[in-house]
Amino acid sequence: MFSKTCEYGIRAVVYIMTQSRQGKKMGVKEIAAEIDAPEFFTAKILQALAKKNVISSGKGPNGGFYIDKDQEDLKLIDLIIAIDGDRIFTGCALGLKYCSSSNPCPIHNEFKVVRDLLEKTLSEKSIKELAQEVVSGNATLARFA
Amino acid sequence: MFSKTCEYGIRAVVYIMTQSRQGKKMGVKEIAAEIDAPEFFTAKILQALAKKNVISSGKGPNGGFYIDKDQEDLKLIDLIIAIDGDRIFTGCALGLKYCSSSNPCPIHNEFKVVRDLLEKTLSEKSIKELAQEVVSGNATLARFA
DNA sequence: GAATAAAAAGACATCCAAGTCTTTTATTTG
DNA sequence: CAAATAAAAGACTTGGATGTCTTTTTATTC
Repeated sequence: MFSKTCEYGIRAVVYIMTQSRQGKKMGVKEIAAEIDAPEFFTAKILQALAKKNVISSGKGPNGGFYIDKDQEDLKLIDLIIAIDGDRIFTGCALGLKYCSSSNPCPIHNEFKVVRDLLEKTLSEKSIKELAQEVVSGNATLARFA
Repeated sequence: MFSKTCEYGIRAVVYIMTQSRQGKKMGVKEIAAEIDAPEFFTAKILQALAKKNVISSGKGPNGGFYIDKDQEDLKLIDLIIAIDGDRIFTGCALGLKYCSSSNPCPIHNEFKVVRDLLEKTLSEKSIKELAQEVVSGNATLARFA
């Protein structure tokens, strides 16, 4: 469904959000350990997100990644689009270049229903809500059993 | 959403179905041209499907790919699983190894709703229905505008 | 200002999906 | 049986996603 980059990215950003609530900035090493993801790869992903202003970062001692006030209303869909683009929401399920309601592939209409639901679901969920689920112990971010 | 292999595979099998209704067997060259897919790659995909008995094939003159009576009730979901496996229906959206209703990732429940709809949609659609849409001119299989 | 700490940048490596091509095998037809 | 035809098998190449590591830049602290 999503790329590995996106999977790690979502987990990392949700984790950062759980810590930013307390004003903490997090280093890549701890983030990667917490979400059980490759450290350098996670760094690359987070740096790209910081460059796009989806999250924030600071260098040097006491530096790290965090989410500041004007970023904290981030919706899950915005994060996904920032990483993977909108292909999953707009591309044809059968890979047709010119597939639309007026020139549909054989499953265009059925897929539209599923995709609209996906888009609605991802639009309604904020990263903050996901972080809250983790903080309250109702959800997990790591791979461990 | 699906791999390229799966996209080409679905298009190819739907096209084969449109022809098998008339008892015709189709060669790879014509199939690939009809769905605008790479010829040798399409051959590889169809050979794998034939090996799994999802479709049928015959060698030599008058040979080609076709769908016989006991294969014609094929559902779209069966074709997808034969090519891509069931990862899309069962894997965690965030890539967690141990994600379940009792140990969920933060979007497990919301995703389940979307995925269940996807699975239902794909289970209800038969390849024959999709082929009918193409035959009746209501849908297309090629990339052209 | 020197030491330290952390992200930023970017080079490099690895893996797998995607795609290509050649050779072999099976079937049909004259 | 010989020629022709088409799938089957499998070797090979390519490209992009994934992953690793080193060097550079920036900020903090003493």
